[in-house]
Amino acid sequence: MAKDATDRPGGFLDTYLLFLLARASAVASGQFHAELAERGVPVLTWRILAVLNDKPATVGRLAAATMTKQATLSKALDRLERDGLIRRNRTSNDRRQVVVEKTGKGAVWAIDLIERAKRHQDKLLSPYSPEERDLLISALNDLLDLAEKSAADT
Amino acid sequence: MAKDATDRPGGFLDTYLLFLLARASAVASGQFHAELAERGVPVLTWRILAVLNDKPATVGRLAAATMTKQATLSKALDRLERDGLIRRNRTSNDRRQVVVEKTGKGAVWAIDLIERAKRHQDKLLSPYSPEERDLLISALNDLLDLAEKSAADT
DNA sequence: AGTAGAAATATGAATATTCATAGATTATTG
DNA sequence: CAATAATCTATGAATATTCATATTTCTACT
Repeated sequence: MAKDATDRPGGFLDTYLLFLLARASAVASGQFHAELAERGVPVLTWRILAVLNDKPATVGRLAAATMTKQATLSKALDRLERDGLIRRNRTSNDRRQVVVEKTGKGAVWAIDLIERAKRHQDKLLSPYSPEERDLLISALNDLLDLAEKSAADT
Repeated sequence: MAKDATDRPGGFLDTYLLFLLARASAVASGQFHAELAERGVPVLTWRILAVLNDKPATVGRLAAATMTKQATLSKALDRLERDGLIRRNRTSNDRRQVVVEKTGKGAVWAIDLIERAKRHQDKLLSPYSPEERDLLISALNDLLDLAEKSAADT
């Protein structure tokens, strides 16, 4: 049987998709996260506001959308609530759920940060043609679908 | 000026690459991280062992390779050292540096975990053809290069 | 050589995250 | 319909991460 790259010492990581994905994500986000840090905005705060800018969401859905555990998110929401960026309401049909929405101040922050995120992304992707961008985005969306399906039938 | 997807309410996140990347990474890794959790292996421990399985590395390089801050890594190394998985040595030319290497026990763990990671990746990517896999991997590598260059001239 | 500044790692104190679980509500089942 | 199981969020205690900085060693300059 022929050796492939993963058999070479050191070859594993070079062909291991999950590491590559994590590194790509970390490196690509790095500059923007630094920009956030300069303004004293934690990454999780940014993510929460970005999601809520679309529309309100329950705590559970916010946790999934922001890729954090529910307990972590609950405590992050305490902080954002204290800072007047979000509001919690028990206004769902299902009274176990808590619906989270941005305040006016939260909306101002969200819009500002989204603008910055767009500018960062444009700069980052400027070497790509529009076709290449679409290709990358659809490749990632495919992978995401795949992983979600794979997770579903576990 | 024509509206594009980012102008629709809720359209931003769907076209925002960094979110997509982070989500793809989180979802794709999710199952494997759950497998690690069952065995009581923290993700950072897995990453450290995966990197060290190739060859020893300084603390600084390990921090970069595992995508963690240096202080975080230092303390993780304390734990792995206590558990007999790694060893620290002051054996570089540069005596400020600390070189980290896996112990025998660390190697056993690394080999086992790498096997599992490979199996998980094979399962995850099984719907893809080899060509599609290569395409995905090279797309990500391109993006990584791009982001690293972009970070470099900041 | 001697000194100022840069770089690598470790560490204490402040914060944030995680795990386990409680409390409240809703869904299911016999 | 009562009882039981499942779901949603919050919370206390245990852990882990982060920030700022101290310490040691190296580099560059005069």
